[in-house]
Amino acid sequence: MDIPKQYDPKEVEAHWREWWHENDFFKTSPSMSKEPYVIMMPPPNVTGVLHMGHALQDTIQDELIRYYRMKGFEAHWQAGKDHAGIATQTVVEREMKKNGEPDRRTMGREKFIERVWQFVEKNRNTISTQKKSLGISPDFSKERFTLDDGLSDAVQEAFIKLHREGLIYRGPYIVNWSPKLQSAISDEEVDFKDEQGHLWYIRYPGVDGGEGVVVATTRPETMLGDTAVMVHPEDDRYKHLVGKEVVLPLTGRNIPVIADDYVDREFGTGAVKVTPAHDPNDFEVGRRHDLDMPVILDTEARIQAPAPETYIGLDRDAAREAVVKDLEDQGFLVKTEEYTHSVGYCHRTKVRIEPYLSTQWFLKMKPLAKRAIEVVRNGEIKFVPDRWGKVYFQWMENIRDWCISRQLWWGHRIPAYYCEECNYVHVGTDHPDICPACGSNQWRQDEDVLDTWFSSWLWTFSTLGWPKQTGDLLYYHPTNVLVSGYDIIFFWIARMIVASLYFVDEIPFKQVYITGMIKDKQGRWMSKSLGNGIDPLEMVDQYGADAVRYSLTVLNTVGQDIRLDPSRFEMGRNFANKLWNSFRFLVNRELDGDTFGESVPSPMEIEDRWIEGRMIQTARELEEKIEQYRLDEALIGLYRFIWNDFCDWYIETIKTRIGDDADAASAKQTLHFAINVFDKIIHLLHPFMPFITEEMYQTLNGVMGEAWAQDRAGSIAVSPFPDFSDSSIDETAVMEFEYVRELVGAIRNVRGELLVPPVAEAQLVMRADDPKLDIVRREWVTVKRLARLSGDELVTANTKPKASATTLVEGREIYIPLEGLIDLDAEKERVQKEIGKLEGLFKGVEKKLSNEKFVANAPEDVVAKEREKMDTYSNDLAKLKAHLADLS
RNA sequence: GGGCGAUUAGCUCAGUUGGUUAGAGCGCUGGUCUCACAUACCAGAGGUCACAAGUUCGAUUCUUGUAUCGCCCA
Repeated sequence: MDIPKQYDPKEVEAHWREWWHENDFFKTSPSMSKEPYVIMMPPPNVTGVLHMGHALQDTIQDELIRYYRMKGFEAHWQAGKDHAGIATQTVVEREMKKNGEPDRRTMGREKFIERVWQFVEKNRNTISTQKKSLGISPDFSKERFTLDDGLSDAVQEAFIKLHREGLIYRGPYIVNWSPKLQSAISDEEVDFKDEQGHLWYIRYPGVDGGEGVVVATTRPETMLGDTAVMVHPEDDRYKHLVGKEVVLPLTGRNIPVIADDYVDREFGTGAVKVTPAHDPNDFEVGRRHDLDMPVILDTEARIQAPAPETYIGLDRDAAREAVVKDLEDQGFLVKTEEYTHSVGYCHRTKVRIEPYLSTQWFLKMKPLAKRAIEVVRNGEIKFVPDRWGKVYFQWMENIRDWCISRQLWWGHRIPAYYCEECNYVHVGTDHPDICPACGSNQWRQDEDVLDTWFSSWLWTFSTLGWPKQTGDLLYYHPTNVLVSGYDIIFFWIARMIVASLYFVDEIPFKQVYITGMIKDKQGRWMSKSLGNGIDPLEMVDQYGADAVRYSLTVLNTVGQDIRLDPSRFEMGRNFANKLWNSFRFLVNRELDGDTFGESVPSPMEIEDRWIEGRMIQTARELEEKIEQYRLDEALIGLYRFIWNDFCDWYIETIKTRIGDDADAASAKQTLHFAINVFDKIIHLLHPFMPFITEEMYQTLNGVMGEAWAQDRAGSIAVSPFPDFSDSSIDETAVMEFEYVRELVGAIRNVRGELLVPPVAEAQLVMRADDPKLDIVRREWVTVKRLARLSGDELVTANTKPKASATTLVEGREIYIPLEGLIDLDAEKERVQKEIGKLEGLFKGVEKKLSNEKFVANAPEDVVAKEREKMDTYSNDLAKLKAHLADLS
């Protein structure tokens, strides 16, 4: 066969990428005879493009799904997209502006939504196509979209049910207002940053001409909306003012001084201004004291009436400047201090949030949180790593109501209808004909849409058909694991738990595997503005998807963030190339297809038994690690087995058995055995590196002949995972081959240290009383080849040959005559170094054992182990010292 | 202010009933184009496990504190 020397992933991956899907290998359906294994893929935005975070999380999910699929589960990976209200609407509006199209308000709601759909239809498959380049294996035939009919029904049903049960309410409250989006957002969508600002002290003079009070504020411009000054009822400084009025500067209004024990007497002057429409705490105060709540900012955060004429139209920053200047000019500004306080920013648009009085829809979360806490507390749902459970509890236990309405057009319109005559509110799939309150037949639907998360929190069951009781829902729910990042624990993961318990009375998933986040080389978040992003598609193009998957998997340790540098993909690429060449070596032996039977040849030599043993052990550890979500360790273990055991030792060892000089029949047997091992290896590796293993699987089916290939599945993706549960390891063979490895290693070490050129053949002399002589004689061809020795058979002696290097294997000397190879001084130096090392170890053990307390207190086996070590070291030392003396 | 995480080789990171000669990949040094692979092979150097105290016969590992960095929440 003509197999290229270097593995070229491009061609190989292009070949299988769509082929798997076209051949329905990943299609699933409820099956009585199979246990389901289900993962819900976090739905990416319809506007989205693939980034490294997706690449990491998809890789992990795909590895799990492929593993369980091969293990015989009905492995269902649910794909889908999220309509991403804010993000999508923003992107489309920007595009419209760029194209010179009329803006959405001019266009009108209906036309605009059509326009967004056009955009979505054009883009919705981009990210799936991109994801396929990673080799992922979801069932795309079941793909769902949060705005498709079924999921829209689910959202409506959920809203109506929650409203009916009194958990959804509507009313005027302080919300987080984003002036850029011109919409309310939830608490979770606000990021707080500490900022250096000022504390302005402003005098509000008494109406009676008294000196009044001085209040301190970080936001002087909001004074235009003040309706009271508030002091602590027990504050002696201000008791006499309570109930009196002060003048609100710049406005000519008078406002009362009220007492409320909410006030912190230590802060500022102990007197605070109250702006009920623009501060959440002041709002509560306003409600308690029945204060007016003038809204003095418009939706874009510009001053509006009833603020004084002079300031109207100024934006909040300009207004602050103007207000401070006027206060100063008019003598009301007492002093200004530097002050650090925390300022909220809109998570998406990065503009400053305005606390804003607005009528919105809210969901009461407290009653729902109880069970959600319980199921994590009692272990029904487990976070991996479990520390994220604490983060979850922290949030759930302090949960606040969720503002679910958004002043957008793209999304699920709120199923609430208002009577045009009397404002009667009806919540339902449609409005009644006649208003039950006033008999009118004029209705208008609520203009607003729901928060996008109000649809994605239903994801685990709405995708399976809820509110219908479908077979899919019965079979696939609850799902097994959710793989996601810690950045959306509150936004999504926690809310899914709430929703699933409430609506379908089941947990949504049994485990939550939280991955680390991808950062750049310096540990910074990757972002467009920094330009430090690494494009996964580019990496796949450059290194291959298998390589990208390999590296991401290995770099993803227990939930730590990953500092990624493109050069890290070289390890994956090198590994793929290594595997490729071992394959090339085995398959390039002019395979004569039809002579390979289907039966597996028995192991013939100790290296066969050894590699089989190592494979069994590796596979067992692999499965254990996968089940613990330690995919990094699972894969590294497999990597070492493949590279350091299979390639470095097994293939090297069998070269003589399948070489040109070997007997043809037994060479074929050996090759057959080796290829069977290799075939198991690619099965073990397939979940991690699907492309290269599929390529090899198909090639083997082609070249090994019909007998060998019969009954094999159409794709490695759906062939059974190797099952070694009944296999046993030949411990004797393993020990013998390990001895061979140690012997060869010792000889190589001497050669390397003494700079014996690789081409020079050395001689090996072993002591005639060495108990391992039989093994060495039997394995002479192997030892000779791997250690580059001369001689047709092993030479033994009773004494050390003159001018030999000596080293110890299992505590016994082996000799390498140096005549003609190198000078003795080098050997002296080498031995001295070795002795130095051993002496250090010896002293350490000696110290331990001379400590009576250690001998008395440590467990017996530990002490025995130390004694054994001491014996070994002193034996080795004695022998090496004797050798050194002999050299001098 | 509360909570969480990190600190181990030049770099990026592993390392659990406390006892191992503390590991890997990359990088580095020396030697090899040895008929699968130079994206490779062989050999090697490199670590007071952030610091301090404590528990213990024994601490990278457990406890407490300190420092530095990062994240989340208020």
